[in-house]
Amino acid sequence: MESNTNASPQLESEASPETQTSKKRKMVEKTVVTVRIGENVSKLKNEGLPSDFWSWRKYGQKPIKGSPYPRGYYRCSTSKGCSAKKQVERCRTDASMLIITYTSTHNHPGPATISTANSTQHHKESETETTQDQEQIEEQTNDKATNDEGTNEENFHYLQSPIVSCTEDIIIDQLEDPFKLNTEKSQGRIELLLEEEPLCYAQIKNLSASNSEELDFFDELEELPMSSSFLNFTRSIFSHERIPVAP
DNA sequence: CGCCTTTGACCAGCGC
DNA sequence: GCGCTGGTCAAAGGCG
Repeated sequence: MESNTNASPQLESEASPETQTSKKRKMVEKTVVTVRIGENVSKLKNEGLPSDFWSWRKYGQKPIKGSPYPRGYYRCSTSKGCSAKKQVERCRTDASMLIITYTSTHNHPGPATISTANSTQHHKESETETTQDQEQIEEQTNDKATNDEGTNEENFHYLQSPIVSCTEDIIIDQLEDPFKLNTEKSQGRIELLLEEEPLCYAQIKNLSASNSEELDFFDELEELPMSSSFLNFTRSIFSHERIPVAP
């Protein structure tokens, strides 16, 4: 159902994000990431929600049709005026997968930005927290490599957004062979992917516009602020699927 | 005391 | 136009 990516039915059937006509539910920047949670759930806040560098305040929770798990609505509480939000829900087919949808972006530097900015060991701060996560991610990727028709198939559903046509091959690439992360080519591409903050609508538009401009597109994105903290966050916690979703 | 979570109510978009 | 659903608000209570 549409609830997973929170994409409207129109979106799923319409490759052009320009079809956004309504005010409230559509014109929103969203980035969907999936997070594998596991035995370390108990160590994480919010029912296994990985703690990132911002503090989030829950402002709502709703049962989602078609999913046995409710969706939680969080708002950034690091800064008062920050409009960043995220929605957290569990994958209905795999309770160990969290689907986090980021909406809007932080309009303030993240707490980790400072420490990562003046440190070349950009993982240092989150290392203690995420070491086990990383181990688990390795497990996940291993899992995906060996379970392509299992959970991977389900994950694949989340990658079906028509908007991510050009990143899709990257993601699928990872899914098919996560160990390609070690190759120069894939590493570069994935790092480009991960180094970005959530994609905005216009960026997604560019993204779907041209595969050949993929790298240029990401290069442009690198100019955006606060990517480093998000990079650390995604690198250390998230599994490799990262799906920019236009509203 | 301040911040957070929980939860029911309300509002608005969307499909039929 | 109506009903369903998703998203947000706000009050109440809990915790450090």
